[in-house]
Amino acid sequence: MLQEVFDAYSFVFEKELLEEISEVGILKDFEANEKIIEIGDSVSSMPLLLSGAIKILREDQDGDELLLYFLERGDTCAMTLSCCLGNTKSEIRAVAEMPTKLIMIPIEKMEEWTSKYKSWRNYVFESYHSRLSEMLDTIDTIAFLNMDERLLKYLRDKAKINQNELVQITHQEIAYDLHTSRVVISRLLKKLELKGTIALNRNSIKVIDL
Amino acid sequence: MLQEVFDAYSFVFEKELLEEISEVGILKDFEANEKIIEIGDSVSSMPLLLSGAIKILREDQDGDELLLYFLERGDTCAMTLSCCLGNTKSEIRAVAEMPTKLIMIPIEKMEEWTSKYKSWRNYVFESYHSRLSEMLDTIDTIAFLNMDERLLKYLRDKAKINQNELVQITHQEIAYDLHTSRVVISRLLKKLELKGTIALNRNSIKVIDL
DNA sequence: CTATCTGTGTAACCAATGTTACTGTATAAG
DNA sequence: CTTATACAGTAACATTGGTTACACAGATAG
Repeated sequence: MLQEVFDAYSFVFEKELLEEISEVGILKDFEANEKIIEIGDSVSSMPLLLSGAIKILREDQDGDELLLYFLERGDTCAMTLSCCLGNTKSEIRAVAEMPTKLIMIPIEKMEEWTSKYKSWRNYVFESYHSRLSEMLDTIDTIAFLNMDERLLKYLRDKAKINQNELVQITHQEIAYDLHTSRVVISRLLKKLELKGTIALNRNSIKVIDL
Repeated sequence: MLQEVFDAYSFVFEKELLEEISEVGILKDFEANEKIIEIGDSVSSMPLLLSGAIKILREDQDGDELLLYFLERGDTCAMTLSCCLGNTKSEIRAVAEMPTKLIMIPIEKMEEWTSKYKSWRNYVFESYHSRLSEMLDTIDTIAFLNMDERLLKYLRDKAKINQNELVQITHQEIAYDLHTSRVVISRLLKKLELKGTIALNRNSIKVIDL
């Protein structure tokens, strides 16, 4: 059995299933900022996160982006799950947030394991549940918050995911994720700095007030 | 077996499961605009839509609303599905869009049928998939569209759900669903009328350009 | 019929956000 | 060192959407 699979999933799956995952799964490594899947790509396997983190993005016709949520160790991509039901094109883009290790499960196993392992069924249901909750949270954020609050939430999430209060990012990248312009972000960041919530530097932002 | 269950679900479930649903399910009727479930209510059964339509709403701390999506015959509430996994409080409000008939399934049956019926498993997966897609669509709408486009989309959805190009509604009600103010809606509706896309009347809007 | 209430139209103004343009500065490339 | 590039700061302005205030008309209650 692969050590990484055991580390990330031993609390979720029984030994037999962990063995199967280790056998049929294909390990994949991604560097930070490497693209994992693109909108419109066809999906033939389902990723389980072993380590690292990935961000899930949505894009409109004009190429405008929006960050939906992050996935971490122990998570899977519910969008990919959905693809096992016929619709096999990805609705989202996934990008590695940091060096990330995945294990890819052929989708044929989905059906088989769903009948065979109760723990697998529960995991799939819980994944759907988590993703729905995160989507709901995303909707709350963009519908009910102003840009300054969204920005602060973004920085906090980012700091948490990277386990580092110093967020390495440019204003332009933030602007892409929040679907706004660089100027707007610079303006709001400056306000937050004046309030003492953050400290600004070239290519990095330190989140002070958690 | 109940006729309504057969009508709405005979293409989805085998006869045996239809029988079980008819036996253990509790029929409920709702008038138009009647509240079906409120945010924070605990969920002890899962609704299957037999006829009519319901709208699903999200609310923030200040009581501001936002329409998420509509459910129709053959649909179920994925949020409720999620509740079978421990989190038993509703995250959303559901309101009958028209006279609506539901059959409520005790959540204990969920687990049982998931093991027993493949068609049930598929239905549950497909429901999650549909809801995720709809949430994604909702996010696209609020993130990428301006209010005039959102308004037009809203009117078209409404006309479709009610199978009537004459939408019976006030500007204030639209404003609640789209999380904006009545004045903004009146202003934009007038513009759409001038373009010939809709015709305005007291308490109703006719969608002309489909 | 008259008074009241509800729904709609509209102007004037304000706040938030998006856009354009230009500046300066740190870093990288030559 | 010099030049080019990427990043950030900021002013000025445009646009969208939210707020307040008031007028008016259709519906309804008395």
